[in-house]
Amino acid sequence: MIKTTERYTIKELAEQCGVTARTLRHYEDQGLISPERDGQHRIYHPQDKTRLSWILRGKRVGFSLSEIGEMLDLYNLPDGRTQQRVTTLDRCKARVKDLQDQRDDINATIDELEGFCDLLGGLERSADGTHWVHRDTQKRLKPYSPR
Amino acid sequence: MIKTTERYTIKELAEQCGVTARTLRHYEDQGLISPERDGQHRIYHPQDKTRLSWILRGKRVGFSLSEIGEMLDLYNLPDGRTQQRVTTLDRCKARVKDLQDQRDDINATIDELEGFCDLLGGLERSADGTHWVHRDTQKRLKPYSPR
DNA sequence: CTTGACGTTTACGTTAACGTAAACTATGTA
DNA sequence: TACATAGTTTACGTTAACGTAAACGTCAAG
Repeated sequence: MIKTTERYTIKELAEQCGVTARTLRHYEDQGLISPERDGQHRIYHPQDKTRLSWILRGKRVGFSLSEIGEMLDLYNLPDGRTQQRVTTLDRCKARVKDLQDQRDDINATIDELEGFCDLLGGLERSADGTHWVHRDTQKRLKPYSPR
Repeated sequence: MIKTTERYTIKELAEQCGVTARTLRHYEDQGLISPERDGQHRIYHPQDKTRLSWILRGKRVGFSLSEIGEMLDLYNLPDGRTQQRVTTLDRCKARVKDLQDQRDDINATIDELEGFCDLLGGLERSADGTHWVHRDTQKRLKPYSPR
């Protein structure tokens, strides 16, 4: 068993994770991370880094900081009654469903963009050279026309 | 061939698409949609609705309005040289790659949340009743501890 | 010993994406 | 005719997620 004694300053962790120190302080203000302190100075450990990675991924998939905070709180199981555990489970499942919906959206968008890419690949200039037409069908593109 | 003569007022389209009229006006300010006018009044057609749906899906997957605007512009092929078409194609492909990355993030998040759901399902109170332990392993949860 | 490089807190500034309210017009209904 | 309903423009307000600057402490190097 390896006793990891790794420690990071705020700058180090920030740089390693591609954010600014200001961002880390902000996340701390919001209660998302709470690093150890050496006097005034913050000291970050690997578990803080792990947590931060989770936060950043949450951001990438579109959650707000407060939503991420709630999700992280889910892991801090309330030491109370089963009911609360069920609530936690439900909220967790709801999150999963949201993400699945979002994944569907993403897939649809990818399909559409890829379809457009294919279209672009099959385009050529029209005979009179005034516009683009499809290589095979010679059909002209019909763009959305602002009024 | 069916000649669709469907028309919507701003309220109608807004309601049908789950947004406010203000939002539609805002999108118009940003140049994302440009409905027909009947004097002062806006009149929306099915193609506007299609376009709006695309915009809203773009939002759901995390694009900003200006990014969405750029993507929509991709469809308005510049009537110029092939070079621009290549640029368009490249930018389009880059978008697709971003979305694929994001999908990976989403999948990872789903996995993690589902794993936690499973864990929650397998939990029970410890013998002394002071905390939660796993049903099989009797291992206690180790939450992130703020300092 | 002072100059940096790094840390701290406090606090105001910024941007995006609308919300909200004011002030006005046109139209249909009681 | 009066009032409600739906539309319009203009413009200021709001929230989230930081950016940025001020003012200060601290420690090693020159």
